[in-house]
Amino acid sequence: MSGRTDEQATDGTGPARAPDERGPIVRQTLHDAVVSRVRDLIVDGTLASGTRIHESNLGRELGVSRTPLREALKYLASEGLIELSPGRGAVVRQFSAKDIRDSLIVLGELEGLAGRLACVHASESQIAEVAAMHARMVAMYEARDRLPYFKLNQEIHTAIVRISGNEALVDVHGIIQARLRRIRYLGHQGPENWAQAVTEHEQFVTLLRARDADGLARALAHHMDATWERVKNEV
Amino acid sequence: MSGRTDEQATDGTGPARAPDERGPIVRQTLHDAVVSRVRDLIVDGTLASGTRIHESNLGRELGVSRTPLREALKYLASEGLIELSPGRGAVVRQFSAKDIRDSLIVLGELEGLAGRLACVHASESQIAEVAAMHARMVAMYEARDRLPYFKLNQEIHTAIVRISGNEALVDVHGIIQARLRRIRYLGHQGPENWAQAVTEHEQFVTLLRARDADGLARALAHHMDATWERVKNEV
DNA sequence: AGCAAGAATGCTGTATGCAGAATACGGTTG
DNA sequence: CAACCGTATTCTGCATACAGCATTCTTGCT
Repeated sequence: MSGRTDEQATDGTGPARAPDERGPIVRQTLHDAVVSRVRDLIVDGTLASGTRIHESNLGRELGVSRTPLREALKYLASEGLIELSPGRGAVVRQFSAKDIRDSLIVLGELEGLAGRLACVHASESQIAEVAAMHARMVAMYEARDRLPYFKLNQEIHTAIVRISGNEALVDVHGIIQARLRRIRYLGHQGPENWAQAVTEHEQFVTLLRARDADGLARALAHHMDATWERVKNEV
Repeated sequence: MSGRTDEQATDGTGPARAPDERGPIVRQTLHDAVVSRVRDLIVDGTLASGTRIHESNLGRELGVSRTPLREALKYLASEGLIELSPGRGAVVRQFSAKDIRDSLIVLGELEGLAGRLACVHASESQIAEVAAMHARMVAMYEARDRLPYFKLNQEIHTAIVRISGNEALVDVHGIIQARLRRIRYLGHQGPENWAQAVTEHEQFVTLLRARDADGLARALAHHMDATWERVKNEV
């Protein structure tokens, strides 16, 4: 499957691509690059919610003409990150508290399904990989290194979904996750319940190792509820 | 929420828009119209899976220049209905049997969630509306009028999701449903288990009326399994 | 005859130009 | 002083133009 061939947006710190990107010479087209770039600008807050996007301005800023930029905006509009009003241009989507709550509910359901499937389909090496990612995440937590922690956190969720082997699930999960990335990014700014989130992640690894499908599904769904509790006061 | 503001694609018989389009003067932009039009062309098979889309040709055929057409293609690529290879243009996405299976699994999960939420949030009038749609659908079934039956069938599913009140759910459901529309359209061509599908829909109304959340969730999830059984030999 | 290299053609990717709508501003009037 | 209307400017929407790459056909060589 894979409707979205571009990488999932990065955290906005480094370049868009993973370092081990090799593959059969994928010529990144300009509008694809712009999609990633603008997505990052939205996630890191440079383009704040509700901001109107002036095509000429942003285009000049990115060193790109209006054409590929407009194409990128259409793509992002389909993802739901921006809204287009005919004749009035593009606006960075505003997510209400209810939008976020709704998204987390759906995400919980999707990851729950992913967890059940992953427990069935995961190879031992895949489980080990997730465990390794988790270990690195814990290290970042102990070093209080927020950005890498945040990235690894997201990657673990994505990995579990990928292990499910269901491409449609990967796709829609990616869409919702992209919409929430900005919010979760903010949610991890505060110090409060950071430890709790790490503990919950700890369980994922344990349950995946035990291939406890229902347990993992419950844990992932619960994680979304807990995430809501952590972020709901900030939106 | 609502990332996708355009209408869900039509059945491919008539023009994309309803004739009574009035509303608060929404100036339909050209690329939006093209999105709907091309989506319909894919669903009704005019643009078969694997077909390469020549921008100039299709543009001339639709009476549109390449610019809005290309913008529409980017949008549809994000939806996952077509694939873009840099330098090589757009191709109508081919869905493998596994893709369809995966999509139905996700759709079952999403509609299951929608059913649970709908049983809680539905107003009596909304339930009556679904029941009325179902009655019309049964009438079309008895008249063996396939196209309206097919449309109403889809609308009922969409209605239940909408009643859930979860906009994120509406969005992702819409994406998966759009991808499957072509397949389901084919699935209802054969006469075999048409009656069975109608019976399953009958249950939806009964369970929704009874506000049996878990029952409706199970019925909707099961409906997707059954749908797979009905279509799996045709893909 | 088969293969390879080069040329030619067609298509995509991007930039620019132009027309029409939306917004902002200033002047006028109640 | 406020509200409204007309004008000017800016921005979007679409079309067209141009450059570069991909593909195919042709031609020369083995």
